[in-house]
Amino acid sequence: MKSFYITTAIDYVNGSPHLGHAYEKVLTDVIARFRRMMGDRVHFLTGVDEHGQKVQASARKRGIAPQQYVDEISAEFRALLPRLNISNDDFIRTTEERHKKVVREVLQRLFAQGEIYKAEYKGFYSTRQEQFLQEKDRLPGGAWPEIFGEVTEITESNYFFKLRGYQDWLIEFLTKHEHFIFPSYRQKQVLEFLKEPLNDLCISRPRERLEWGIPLPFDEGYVTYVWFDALLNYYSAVADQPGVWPAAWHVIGKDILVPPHAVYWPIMLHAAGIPLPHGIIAHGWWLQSGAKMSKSTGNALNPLDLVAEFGVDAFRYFLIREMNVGQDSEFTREQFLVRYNSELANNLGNLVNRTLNMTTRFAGGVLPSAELSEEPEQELHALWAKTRDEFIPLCEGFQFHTALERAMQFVTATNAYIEKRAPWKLGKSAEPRDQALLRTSLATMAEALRLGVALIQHVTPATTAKINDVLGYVPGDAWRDELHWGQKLDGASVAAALVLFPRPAPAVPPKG
RNA sequence: GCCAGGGUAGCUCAGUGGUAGAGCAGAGGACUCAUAAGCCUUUGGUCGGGGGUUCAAUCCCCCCCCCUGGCACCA
Repeated sequence: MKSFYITTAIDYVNGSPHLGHAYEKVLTDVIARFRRMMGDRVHFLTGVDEHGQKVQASARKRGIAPQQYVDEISAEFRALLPRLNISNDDFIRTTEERHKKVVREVLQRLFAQGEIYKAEYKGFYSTRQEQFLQEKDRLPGGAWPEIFGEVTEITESNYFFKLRGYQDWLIEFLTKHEHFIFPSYRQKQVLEFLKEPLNDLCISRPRERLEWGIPLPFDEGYVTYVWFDALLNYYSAVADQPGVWPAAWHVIGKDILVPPHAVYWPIMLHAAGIPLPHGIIAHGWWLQSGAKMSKSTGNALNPLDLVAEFGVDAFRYFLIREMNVGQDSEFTREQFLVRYNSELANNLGNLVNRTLNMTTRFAGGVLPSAELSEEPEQELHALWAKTRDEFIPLCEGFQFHTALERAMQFVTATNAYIEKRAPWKLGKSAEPRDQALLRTSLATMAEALRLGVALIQHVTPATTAKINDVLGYVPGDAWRDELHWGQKLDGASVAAALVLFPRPAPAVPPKG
């Protein structure tokens, strides 16, 4: 059984979860569920990043201990997962002992190998912002912006990781592994970035300046800062589980690809003698251009509210159907409703309901066997074979939006098949041939429905389960065996009706 | 400025060196099992602008314009 380890980025607990967090969880979950369907042994990790300056400051502002603060915010992030039906196997917090232990081990190893050294860092420091400033922070005239308050040039000792020495190695690695980063144009971007010389990476902060972090094992006067803490979660969570690492894929936002995940992370692992992960998937962002406007009129859209309003599967379906992984997409309620109404309610939901209704009305609620296979049946069978054969490679290549489009086309074709056979007419005829056609058409539409929703079950797991249930069907364990057109539903007792994805009440006319 | 992605029907996008495609929206029609759903037909584009290569370019090359994102020690 193939091992497949997949992670989301860990969320920084300095605010509440929003659409971006939700999307990354859903996308990763869809990949995880798909790989499970394909028979892989999947391990799915998500979690939170709980150290750092901002957390320390936020806790202080509220007059509570950092640990109490992160306990509260982390709970919020964790609560998001069941709401989105996320099937993660583990949830890591960087304040956990298992994580700190591995971080310290890796740091110690690198220090012993001479990959980490101490040096003085001289720079302009803002006391108010508690950070060093960069030249680019300066105003055109050379002065520092007001928000930084008093800025003084200070010298500070810190520990540095020898990033620079691995630049050529990384270029060679990326050149050899063309598909390390998805989409591929992101990989080009990384190589572009690597044309400029790298500097060594500052990985520490003196404790008097930052208390809330993991102490360096070789100098307790410092804590490690950001990268060795946050990135190592992917490894620390499974370090004691043989067979998981390194079959790893990291799902991240495009904003943290370069340099952290595409440069620091591979080099850190390589230097520490840890095998590299299989790949990185960098997704784009949901844009809400209209959000500001609607906010001013008091109609701000919190996308997560759509989960409560339309159900988790509709939300998941929209995110995956609408977004081409890697690119950006606009999130609007209008677009959501278009997908919801036309694809989920009218096309799929209505197919479910009419199938149940006709089976109840014309066959006493028990699915008959298909007896004939004429042109309409053969056409649908052929389309199914084509759809299934295209669907899987599309998902393997993270082209879920196209895969869903194909699945929806098959549902449309099933609706068209029903029109062609018109069971409601056949039901009025006592001719034996018409009765045979009636039984055939009922069996065919139900089987097509079963197959169609089996295909999309990684995106809409609850819906697929519900439809199987009303079809009186219990699927087997092996997903791929479910994808053969057959007679699995013969004799099944179906429910009388089910309105999935009910259409929302007509929208109140928008403001004049 | 540099790099990347993109500019194709009202909207969202696919696409190929050789008569321009899909979905949604719009229009018309036949039907009634169904969530006033579904099905069939259909209007609609000088494929950002200019030049070049070619028998032939939306697709290749060059220039220009516009949009988006990135340009490190910041999560």
